Amino acid sequence: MDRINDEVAALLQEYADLIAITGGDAFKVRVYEKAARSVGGYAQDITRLDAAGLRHIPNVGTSIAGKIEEFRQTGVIHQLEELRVKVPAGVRRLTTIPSLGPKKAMVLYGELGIGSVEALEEAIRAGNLHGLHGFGAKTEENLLHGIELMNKTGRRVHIDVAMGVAEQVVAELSAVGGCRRCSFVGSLRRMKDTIGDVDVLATSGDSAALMAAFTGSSLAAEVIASGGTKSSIRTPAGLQVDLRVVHQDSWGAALQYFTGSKPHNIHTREIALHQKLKLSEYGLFDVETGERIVSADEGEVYGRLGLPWIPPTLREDSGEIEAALRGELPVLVSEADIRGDLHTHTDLTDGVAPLEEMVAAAAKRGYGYYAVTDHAPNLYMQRMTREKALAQRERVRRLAADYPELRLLHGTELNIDPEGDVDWPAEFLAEFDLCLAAVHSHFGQPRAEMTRRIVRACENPYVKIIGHPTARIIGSREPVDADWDEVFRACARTGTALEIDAFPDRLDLPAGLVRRALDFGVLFAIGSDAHAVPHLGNMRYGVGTAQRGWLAAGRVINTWPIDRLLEFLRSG
DNA sequence: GCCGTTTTCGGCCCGACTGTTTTCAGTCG
Repeated sequence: MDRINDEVAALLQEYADLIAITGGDAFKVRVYEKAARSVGGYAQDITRLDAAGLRHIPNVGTSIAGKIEEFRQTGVIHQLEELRVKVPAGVRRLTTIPSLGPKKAMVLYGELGIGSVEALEEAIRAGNLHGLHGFGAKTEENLLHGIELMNKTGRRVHIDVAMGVAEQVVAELSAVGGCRRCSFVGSLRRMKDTIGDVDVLATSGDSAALMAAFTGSSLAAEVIASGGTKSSIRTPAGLQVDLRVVHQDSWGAALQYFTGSKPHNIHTREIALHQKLKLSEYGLFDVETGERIVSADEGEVYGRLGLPWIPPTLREDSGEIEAALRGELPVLVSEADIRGDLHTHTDLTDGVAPLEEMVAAAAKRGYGYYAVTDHAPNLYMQRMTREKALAQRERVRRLAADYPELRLLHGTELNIDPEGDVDWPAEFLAEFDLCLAAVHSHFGQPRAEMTRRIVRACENPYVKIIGHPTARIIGSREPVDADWDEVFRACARTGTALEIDAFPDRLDLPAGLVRRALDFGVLFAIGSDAHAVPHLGNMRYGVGTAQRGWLAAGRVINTWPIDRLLEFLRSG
């Protein structure tokens, strides 16, 4: 179950969508969207706020506070219920079809009573859209294509998939004559945990050549749009890639603009307007004279607005601009801060590479320490035993002699059972350098039981890290239901670190929870959960998630020097 | 419907591409 803040945020967003579909005031739509984000990202639980407290949430005034109050007391918002009667849920779903927005959705519903994606497809095929104002042959074709796409590949992709495509596009375009700069931007640069499409920005003396190379790339299974400064393609796997080409002088402003997010951009443009400036992807301009002020790099753009450069991973308009204005932006953990990996596997359990190869790769990454944490016996398919664990420990100890610069730690990834107990007794756990524990089964426990289960694992004096705390698998398994504030309190009290698992389909603890955990004084470990040599490189996605959670290096135990880390691991 | 270093009223980000529109609306990011 979601936190009540998320529940209310979803209702406010739905209300905004329904106002848009019913042709309501566009500014009102924006306010509800902003309020939804503010409530969802608000640190305090809204159940604890009185009416005045609610109005302290940014973008929440008397009217929206009243709706929240009504929801808390009655479980519904009557205006929302009224709109729901007018606009069936299926009509709202229509707007998720690419190229179909609220206006066209309402025409379809109002004129033809089309109230679902399926009904729309039928109507197009039956020719029922002929003669409908604004719906020509090409539009029908696009809608059918959009529906097909949504059914087949409409899902967002994991960040590593998008990164692979982006890096290939950037490499191909960078090699084209005339290309001066080329970079991926958008949600990928912000390191969101899933990516809807890949955005690439370039500057070139010959934009036509760049566009031709792009639309002619082997990655372009389909060309969606093609213009002088903007083109879009779709890869064979169905991922959309957008390329924008700008003049060199606009690079900084364009980088800022296309990195987004949209709410962050709107907010920065509003700040510009207050200073009689206009910010667009082409630069920062004086509104009265039209003169361009700066835009060569992002730092200048932010600087002229009176802001420090804001790291892309923070740009969600979730308080980063206010923090920047107060000079209180966090110094985020970076990949360079990471001194070691504390969650890895070998072919002794479900990894694919032998210990020696994993360690050699870790040394090559320049790590100062490295923990092997193969699975413990209660994950039965892994066939771990005490004897195997002890034999592996001997191998680790012997191997250590070959790596004087790399401190090898022998650890284990324990299983937290439904009661909160773990695989081995205390005296055996005491012999490991590092015990990480995680939920691998019974994901559906009710909130109270799941909370107690994780808290008990924290209370185990040998468990130093809770691995992938929510156990979510992005796109296929929901996070477990727990009272996370209670878990955070337990972590802080017992000195147990929470992992940010860097595997692209996990990214767990998710960024939103990382940020909430900060207030409780929780420590973190960013682990690759590598099961093969290339997975060690996934660390970057864990760092990105940590940054999105506003995390500074000091709170991350695997940025610490080895002595401090060992002290932490040995503390009872 | 919210908000305030110009405002308690009158604003609210900006531009590219597409399709059907004969001058522009809708959608997207």
